[in-house]
Amino acid sequence: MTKKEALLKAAEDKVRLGGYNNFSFREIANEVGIKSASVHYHFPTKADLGAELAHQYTNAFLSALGDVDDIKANNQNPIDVYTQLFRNALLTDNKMCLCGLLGAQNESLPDKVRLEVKRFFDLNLAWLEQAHVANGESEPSHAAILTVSLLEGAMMISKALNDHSYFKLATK
Amino acid sequence: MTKKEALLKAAEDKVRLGGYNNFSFREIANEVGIKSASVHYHFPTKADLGAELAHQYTNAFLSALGDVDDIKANNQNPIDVYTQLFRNALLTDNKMCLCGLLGAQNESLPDKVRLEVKRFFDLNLAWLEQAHVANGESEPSHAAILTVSLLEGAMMISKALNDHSYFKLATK
DNA sequence: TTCAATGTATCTATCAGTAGATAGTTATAT
DNA sequence: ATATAACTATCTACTGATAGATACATTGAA
Repeated sequence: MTKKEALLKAAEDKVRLGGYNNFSFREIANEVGIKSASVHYHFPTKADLGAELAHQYTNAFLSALGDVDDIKANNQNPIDVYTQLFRNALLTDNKMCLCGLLGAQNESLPDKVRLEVKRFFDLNLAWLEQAHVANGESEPSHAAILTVSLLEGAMMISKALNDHSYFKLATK
Repeated sequence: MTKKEALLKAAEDKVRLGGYNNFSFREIANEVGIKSASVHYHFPTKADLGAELAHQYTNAFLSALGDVDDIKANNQNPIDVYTQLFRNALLTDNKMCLCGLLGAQNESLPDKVRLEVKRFFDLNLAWLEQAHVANGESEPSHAAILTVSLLEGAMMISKALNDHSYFKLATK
């Protein structure tokens, strides 16, 4: 893992626990073993780091989701696959969805970060809509909103109560 | 409105837009017209302010909800009343639910704030469970979790996309 | 093949601004 | 007189950011 990748990972952990202001250049630099000034070499500003973080998070998420048609061809329900990915994000990492937390604090974010958060949800809704179409739902775009809302909300409440059984109950 | 009330209001606006770190004693003092040091007279520490803020927010929320039995006696659906209160919080104030945002960044909060956020959701789930019982639902506690998850999630996504029509769609 | 030029990744040192917090003082109102 | 609610002044710690230096690797031309 390059230093740049390590910086993004360190920042991701902190943001997913406490939001955009929950990490500083000094903190992540210390964790990685360089000086805070050197972080600016990789990311000119904090907003640049935040935007790249959200962008890569989105890409990794969609890549993990895979293709709706492939899932169907495999006799799986894409909505179950989607739910499972959220479940892993919470249960394995014990952390919020990066873009969920950032989205909630949208108005305090730098523009370029806000844009990447929007991209996350636009792409998620598009994927879910396609999934609901493939499932033969009558109102796929409506169903897509319900799906992602329920998952993000259940995640938030599980974190707030520090009890993952709420997420499990909401998604069973 | 006393200075103390004004300080809480100023802090609430900022927290609901960007989370716990999105306000400083200096900022809210300026808005209210006193010095930042004087804020410590009303709230010894920032954590005290945050905890009192969440506590009063919870009380106001529950008070606005009213009594489940009264709502039923009035031939209204308590779940509709609950949904409407969330809708107003988003559409009228154009802001997130205070405890939703704080809950998402739970792990980075001072203990006493975390406790108040937990209280918000515990009381909300209890109210919703009672409401679903009154509606004759077979699994009231399960339904309560689904209800609050969907609303918090829809709120979060509407903020992330800066488009309230997502919330409307999710709650129609 | 050598050597100058360039690029990469880091460093030290420093800056102005802001954070929450404290001590001690003052004005006002009961 | 006492309690309330503000003040001034100051502290330490931390914020993101910048300038300028260093070491090292890569590259391209004479």
